[in-house]
Amino acid sequence: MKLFVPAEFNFEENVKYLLRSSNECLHRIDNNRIYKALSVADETPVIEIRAGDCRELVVRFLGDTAPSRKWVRAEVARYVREWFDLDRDIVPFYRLAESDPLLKGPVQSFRGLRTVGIPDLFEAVTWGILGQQMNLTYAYTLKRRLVENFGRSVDCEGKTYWIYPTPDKIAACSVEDLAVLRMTVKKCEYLIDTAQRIASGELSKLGLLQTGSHQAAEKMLTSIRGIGPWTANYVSMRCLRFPSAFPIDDVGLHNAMKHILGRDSKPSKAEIRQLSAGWSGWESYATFYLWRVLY
DNA sequence: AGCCAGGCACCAA
DNA sequence: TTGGTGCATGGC
Repeated sequence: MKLFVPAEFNFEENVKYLLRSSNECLHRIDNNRIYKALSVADETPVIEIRAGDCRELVVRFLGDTAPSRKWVRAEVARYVREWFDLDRDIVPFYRLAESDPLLKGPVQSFRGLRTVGIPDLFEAVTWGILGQQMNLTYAYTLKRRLVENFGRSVDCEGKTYWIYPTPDKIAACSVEDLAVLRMTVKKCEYLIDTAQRIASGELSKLGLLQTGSHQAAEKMLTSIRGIGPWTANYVSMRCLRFPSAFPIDDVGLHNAMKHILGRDSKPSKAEIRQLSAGWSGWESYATFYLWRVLY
């Protein structure tokens, strides 16, 4: 299966992003190829993604996991397009970045990097919750424990691939069930609550997208206990894909600014507002490129 | 050993 | 709206 990609896409830059944690459990990189198991309807195709000859990605199904139904294959293609934000024209972002003191360097260094997404809402929200006020290394450890305790695995061609837990599964958990992962009681409660809302249909990606604006989606998300402005914007950025989503209080963003500006302390909030004033409409891409500076 | 992490709820003005 | 505080837990 071949997917056409825009000119402003560089496979290796995106692979480098995916390589940032050696503790990642939801995909595997080998020889510049990405391997991942997906869950579509009752099938669990395992895919390999590599760069094709000319402005294309080649997706191959491993083992006997090629979906028989056409629409399932289409869903896999849709997932990959969304994962790498392939249908967005980011030329305007590059244009505004050229004259931006913070973005100028990063867009040169990482040209072709997209805001790598988390297409599944439950995964996006819970990954956000896991990452709150936590060093990333430990957040990855918690994710691995969550996945290995409550997700399921697919064995294919001698490797094991993990699939993220379903909302149903976590919704049925008690705080004690999740406490074995060794995270705070609050985080356990937030995960279960989110799972229950998604399992019941009260919270859905479609519902959030239908609000029409990033602000409305943010409001809906922050009405949930455990989801504050940072997580709401993180989800808006990586799952809902509102380009204006902006986790402005993110400490990683602040550190990247400090680093690029050569300061010895993080910028104040007023300064951050000033520095990001020119990003209007592209805050999510600006944030993602600045995060990349720190890896 | 001590500061810091891809924050959040809660409370006061 | 903004600005503090407590929180819990592990990395480095």
